[in-house]
Amino acid sequence: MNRRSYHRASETERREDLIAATLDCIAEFGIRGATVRQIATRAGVTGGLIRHYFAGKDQMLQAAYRQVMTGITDEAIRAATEGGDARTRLRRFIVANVTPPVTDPRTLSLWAAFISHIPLDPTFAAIHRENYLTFLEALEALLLALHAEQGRTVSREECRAHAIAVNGLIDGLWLEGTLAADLFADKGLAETALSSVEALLRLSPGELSASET
Amino acid sequence: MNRRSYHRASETERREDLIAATLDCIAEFGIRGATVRQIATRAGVTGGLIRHYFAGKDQMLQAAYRQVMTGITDEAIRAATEGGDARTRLRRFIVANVTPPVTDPRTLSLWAAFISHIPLDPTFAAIHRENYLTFLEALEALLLALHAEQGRTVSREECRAHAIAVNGLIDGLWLEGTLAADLFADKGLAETALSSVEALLRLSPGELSASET
DNA sequence: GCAGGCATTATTCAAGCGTATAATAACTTC
DNA sequence: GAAGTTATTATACGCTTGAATAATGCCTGC
Repeated sequence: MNRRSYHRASETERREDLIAATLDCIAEFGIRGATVRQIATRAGVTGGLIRHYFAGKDQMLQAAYRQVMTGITDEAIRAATEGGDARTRLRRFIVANVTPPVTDPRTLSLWAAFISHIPLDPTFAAIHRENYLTFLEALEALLLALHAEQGRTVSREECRAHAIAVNGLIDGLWLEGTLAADLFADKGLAETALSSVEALLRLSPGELSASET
Repeated sequence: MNRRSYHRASETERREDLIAATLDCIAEFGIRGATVRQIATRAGVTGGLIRHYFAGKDQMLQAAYRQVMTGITDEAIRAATEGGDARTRLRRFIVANVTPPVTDPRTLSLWAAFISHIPLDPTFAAIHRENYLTFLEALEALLLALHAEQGRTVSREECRAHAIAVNGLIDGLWLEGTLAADLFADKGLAETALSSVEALLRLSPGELSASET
C-alpha cells in the first residue's frame, strides 16, 4: 500500500491553486471538461481534496467566477488610477478594456463559460451585478471628473446615462473583438473604442484619442 | 410487451420539434440540464430517436444554435425592411435589437449557453462569424442609405467602422440590459440605444430618436 | 388489404460524474 | 521525540450520461 507522498499547503495557497486549476480546465476544455477529477489532476492533488476546501464543486466555480470578474474590473480601474488628468485616466480605462490581458481568448473563454450560469444560479447573478455596478461607478466618476476638468456642468444623471452607454460599447467591442480578433486587425480595437467613446460623449474628434501617450 | 403507440412525423417536423425541445431544456436548466433524455422527454419521444435525426448530440446543439442566431438577426433585419425612409428603417433596426423578443431572458439564456462553445468548437465559431457578418452588413447598408438620403458623402470604410461600433453598442446594451432589466427600468433601453447611436454617428440630438412612430 | 421499409421504441453498455467515508502521512505542539 | 491534529489520499457508491443495438409497429406503395 504505497500511498502518494504529498505536501501540506496553507489554506489560501491551496485554494488559489485549486481555483487556478479550475480556470485552466475551463479555458481548455470548457465547463463540460472542468470535472472534479480533471481539476484535481491539474492542481496535482486528488479529487477528494476539493471538498475539503469548498462545500462542493458549485461553490468552487463561484469562487473562480468571482476571481475572473474582479480580475477584469481591477485591471481597468488600476489603469485609471495611475494618475494624470481626467482625460488621460479615462483614456487608459477604455484602452485597458480592449487590450490584453482583458482582450484575450482565455479571458473570453472563461467569461463565456460562466455567463451562462447567471440566469440559473442566483449567486452568479449577484457576482455579475456587483461587478457591473462597480464598473459603472468607476466609469461614472471618470466622466464626472472629465467634465469638471473641462469646465462643463453635466448632471450626475447624464453621467450615469453616458456611463451605461459607454459600458455597453466597451462590452460589445470587447466581446466581438476578442471572438474574432482577425476581423479587427486593420483598425485596432483600441482606436475604434476611443473614437466611439468620443462620439458617445459628443466630444470633438481627437479630444480623447489624440494623446501624448 | 406493451410498446408505446407513436406518431410517424415528417423529417422536417421532427427536427423542428427536437430543436424546440432542446431550446426549451437549455433555457430552463442550462446546457447541463439539456441531456438527451430530458430533450427527448420534452419532445415526447424516446432518446434513441435523436440519433436518427442527428449524427449526435453535438450536431443537434449546433442546429439549435444556428436557429437562435438567425432568429435574432432575421428579426432585426425584418424590422428594417418594412419600408419607410432610411432614418426610420435604421431606427426600427436598432429598436428591434433592444426590445422583445430579442431582449428576453430566454433568448439571453440560450445565447449565453451557446457562446461558451465558440472558443471550443469550430462549427460554433463559424456560425457566430456568419451571423456577425450578416448583421454587420445589414447595418452598414442602413448607414450608407441614411447618409445618402441626407445628402452626405461618407465612405464605405467609414460606414463599416461605424457599423462595428454600433454593433458593439447594441450587443453590450442588449447583454447588460437583459441580464439586469430592472436597472434600466427608468430610462428604457430603446431610448438609450437610439440616443447613443445618434451620438456615435455624430447626428444631432433627436435626429434619429424623435419619431412619428 | 397486405407486404415491405423504416421511423420509433425499448433496452443495454461502458464511461464518467459528484460525493461520501475511512485510512494515513505530514506537520504542530509540548 | 511522542502525541495529537488534520490535510490529504484512496477507494467505493449510486447515479447520469451519450451512444449502440435489436425489436416493433406505423405508414406507404401497390
